[in-house]
Amino acid sequence: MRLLRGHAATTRALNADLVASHGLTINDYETLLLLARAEDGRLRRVDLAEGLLLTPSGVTRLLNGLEAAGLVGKAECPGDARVTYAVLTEAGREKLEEASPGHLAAIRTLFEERFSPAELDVLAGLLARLSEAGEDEETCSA
Amino acid sequence: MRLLRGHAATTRALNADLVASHGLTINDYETLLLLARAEDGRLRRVDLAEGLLLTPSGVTRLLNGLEAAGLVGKAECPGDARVTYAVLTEAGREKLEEASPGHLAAIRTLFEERFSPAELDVLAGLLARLSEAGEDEETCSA
DNA sequence: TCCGTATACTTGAGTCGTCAACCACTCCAG
DNA sequence: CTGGAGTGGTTGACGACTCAAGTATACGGA
Repeated sequence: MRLLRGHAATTRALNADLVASHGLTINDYETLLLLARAEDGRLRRVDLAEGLLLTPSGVTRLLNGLEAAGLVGKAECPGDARVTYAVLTEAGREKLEEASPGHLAAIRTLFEERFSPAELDVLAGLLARLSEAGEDEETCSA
Repeated sequence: MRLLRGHAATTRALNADLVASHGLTINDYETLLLLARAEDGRLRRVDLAEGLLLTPSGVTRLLNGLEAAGLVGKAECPGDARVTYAVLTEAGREKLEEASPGHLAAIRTLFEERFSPAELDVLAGLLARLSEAGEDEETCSA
């Protein structure tokens, strides 16, 4: 799968940027983003796992870090004692806003420098299909 | 970078297949493949690193495993005492031939099931650009 | 009502890969 | 011929995940 390997370097570059400038992993960032977009800034671990394409245990570990940093907190679910919500703290929201411009700019240099808008559309469309359920795989938004 | 995330699941699936059926990682497989294609079935660690998009230390560790399994061996370079070639052993070549059909079939189900040949061409073309030197990055064949 | 299964989450162990530091060798300028 | 600078490779410490197993809660049916 030579095809997919290019992604590694790209992701690594974006990650390095983010770590250097804000001490956030790509997954950290993406977690904050997902939470910011979610209703009430909170999400169940399971849903986070699906959105991040991680296992539940990966999410637990990721959140440990973000909680230690004060960027997210926990909340219980009134209706279901099994779930612990991850909720974005004010600090978390600020961090996200602080990191976003640079990260988005980095993405732009990496992508819009290489692809025309039309090509980006095509690429997005094609790649989206990769994460579609092939048979019995989990679904997820591209 | 939601865009690139789809790759994770895809790669993971291919890897799991390969591990389950032949005890090879994707990178193991790809290493054997690279060696098989190389002249004399041998490659310097550095070149392997470039081909696999790994760091030199990653390659060292990867080869440790393959050497322990008897699938590759070492050879010295007559002209340069710094380099240690990785050379494909007979067992390695057999392993590769044994694993290829299944792996290729898996790739086909994952890709050709989702994309038409024309789309595959487009996708390959676009993705190849991701690994092109953007500024000062390492070059590498897609 | 109580059991069995499914779901949400955590934990321990292990894998794979990185980075930084290091050694060994090569090669060229002076 | 010698003293860097550059290149090939390995090692130790560590990070980010995964898998398997375990805990706790939820819920539908006999």
